[in-house]
Amino acid sequence: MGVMEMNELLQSCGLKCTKQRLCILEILNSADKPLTAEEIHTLTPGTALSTVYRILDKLLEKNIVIKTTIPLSDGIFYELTANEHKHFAICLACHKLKYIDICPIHNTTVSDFTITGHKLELYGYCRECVK
Amino acid sequence: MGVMEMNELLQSCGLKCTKQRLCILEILNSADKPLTAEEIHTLTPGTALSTVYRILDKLLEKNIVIKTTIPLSDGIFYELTANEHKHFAICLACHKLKYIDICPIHNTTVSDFTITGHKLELYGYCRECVK
DNA sequence: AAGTGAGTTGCGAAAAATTCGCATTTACTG
DNA sequence: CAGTAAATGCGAATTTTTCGCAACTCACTT
Repeated sequence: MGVMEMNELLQSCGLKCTKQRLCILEILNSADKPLTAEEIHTLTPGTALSTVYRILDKLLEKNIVIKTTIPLSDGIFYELTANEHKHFAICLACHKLKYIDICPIHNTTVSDFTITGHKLELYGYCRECVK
Repeated sequence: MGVMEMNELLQSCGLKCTKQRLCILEILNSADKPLTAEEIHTLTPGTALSTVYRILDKLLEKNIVIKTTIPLSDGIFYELTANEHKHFAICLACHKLKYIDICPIHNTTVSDFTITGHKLELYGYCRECVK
């Protein structure tokens, strides 16, 4: 996602396009894993922690980001809803995450429900820990 | 899950079988949705809040419970890992949860990874809100 | 380009959530 | 049923998140 698209995204939600918001979107966009509020704050120098929380709240409200926990990790994490489709497998022994490509949800349907997105986590043991 | 099974579960993990722990397992077992630490505390009269947190920590450590967030709801929730297979669909408009039976994960395999469990959430719109 | 106003931010303080220390109690072992 | 390690209660400390308010900035208008 480029700056232009972020700009449009914010405007289409009725949110002003500030440099703090662009910065946080940028960070979430380039992250290869969900981040905590504290981590995001560290990566946005000059931005107040309370502002980070307020921006995240707005983005949550607009369904642009999603809040999540990671099994066996502490804290609350945020990630772009758009990135959410990067599913992952979590090793119960070493606690490492492994991103996976597969998506078994393709043709899934649920009665009386229109599916627009989903989240999948697999638990188990990585090759190293199985030994 | 009956009291006997909970007893065995705790013992097999090397955890002492206290009435506080049984009470919390009981609560989680009969809950039809994930609960917050505060909710669990309210349902275990006479137990200190710090004890609730300590018990939940132990249960997390032993993979008996799982910590989770619920999209569009505030707070952190706990549920039995065993209950986790009750997948749900979340309406992005009215924020209601709908438990679903389907599980498209059946024969899924991932290279270099032994799958032992999973978690699936579907997002979208319920029949009411689609209108 | 300067003017305007709603929405945003920074800062510190307040509130809420979680963890910790320590004295006391409890569950399991022999 | 005595001994011991583990668990609990209580309150205080710490961490996380929210809030109030003055100052600032974006987007829109002349």
